[in-house]
Amino acid sequence: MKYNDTIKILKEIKLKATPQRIAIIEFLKENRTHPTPRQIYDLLKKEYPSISLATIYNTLSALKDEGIIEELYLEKDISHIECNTTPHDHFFCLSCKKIFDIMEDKYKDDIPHTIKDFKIISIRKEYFGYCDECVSKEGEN
Amino acid sequence: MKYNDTIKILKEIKLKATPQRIAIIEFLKENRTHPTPRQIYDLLKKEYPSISLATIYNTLSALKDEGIIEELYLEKDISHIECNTTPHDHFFCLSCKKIFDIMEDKYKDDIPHTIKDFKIISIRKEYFGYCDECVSKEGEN
DNA sequence: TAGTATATAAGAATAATTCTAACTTGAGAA
DNA sequence: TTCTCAAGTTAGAATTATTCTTATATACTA
Repeated sequence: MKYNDTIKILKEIKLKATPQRIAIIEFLKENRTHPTPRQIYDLLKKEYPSISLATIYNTLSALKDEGIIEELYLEKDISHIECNTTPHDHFFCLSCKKIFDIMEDKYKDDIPHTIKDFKIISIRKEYFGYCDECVSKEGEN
Repeated sequence: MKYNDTIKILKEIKLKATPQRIAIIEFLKENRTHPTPRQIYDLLKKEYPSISLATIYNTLSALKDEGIIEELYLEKDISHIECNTTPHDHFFCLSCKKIFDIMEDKYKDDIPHTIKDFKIISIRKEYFGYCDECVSKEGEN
């Protein structure tokens, strides 16, 4: 049966396996490009013309609560979905606005668990700059 | 004369030294708490009842373009103003939502200028967790 | 001090996200 | 398999942050 593992995921977190939710999860599996909720909506609309933005937001919110996805805030007013929850960094191109996953383990061993008396749950490292394509396009930015 | 240095800043970036702009800059000098535009507006309204949110946004945008302030996106839909442009990290408390500046120089010498063929302009490191006050309040979060 | 380019204020416009309420459906029980 | 209903979906309204528009006001140069 198709989508078996997706249905399993939904069962595990006690959500009904509706076609919309299955489509969203399948979409995220195939699209590791940090899509925005609106992008997910626009693309799924082709397959499910009646799908609602509220459903996209509801499902993403549930998946986020379960730690299955994360949300990145790199630009004002825009949230990007991160489906790869293994720890890694991000590079955000200031020109083309693309987000790249950076798998550097240079600092991995060095992650502190506290700073002062603060309890650290997670760490994010974000590089801002220009990706190779934009650098070679413009020469200098 | 009061506000002399603030006026100097405005002159340098070729902006008219209006009372509103002076008030915003003075406010930011005294409030290193990463305020939101709305918070700045609400507080300045007491002194300048007619001040407009658009003026806040316009001024912040100009100051940002000049590199005098920065903008942080740590929460969905909320931007915080960072007035301290010397490089440092941030700790965001998931409970009280406060932002703390973290001046760690552990990794300072190690900042790369490129990754692959990407050109790095700036780096941000953000810690998410629970601050000392919230940890001691709740015991466990 | 006058002239003018620039800035401000108020409110409309935009866009992301959340809420609401009525209808629909997945999935367990019979 | 069918029934039942809690949970989910949809459309559109509401909310909120931000930007835009335009008429009015003002800082600053000459």
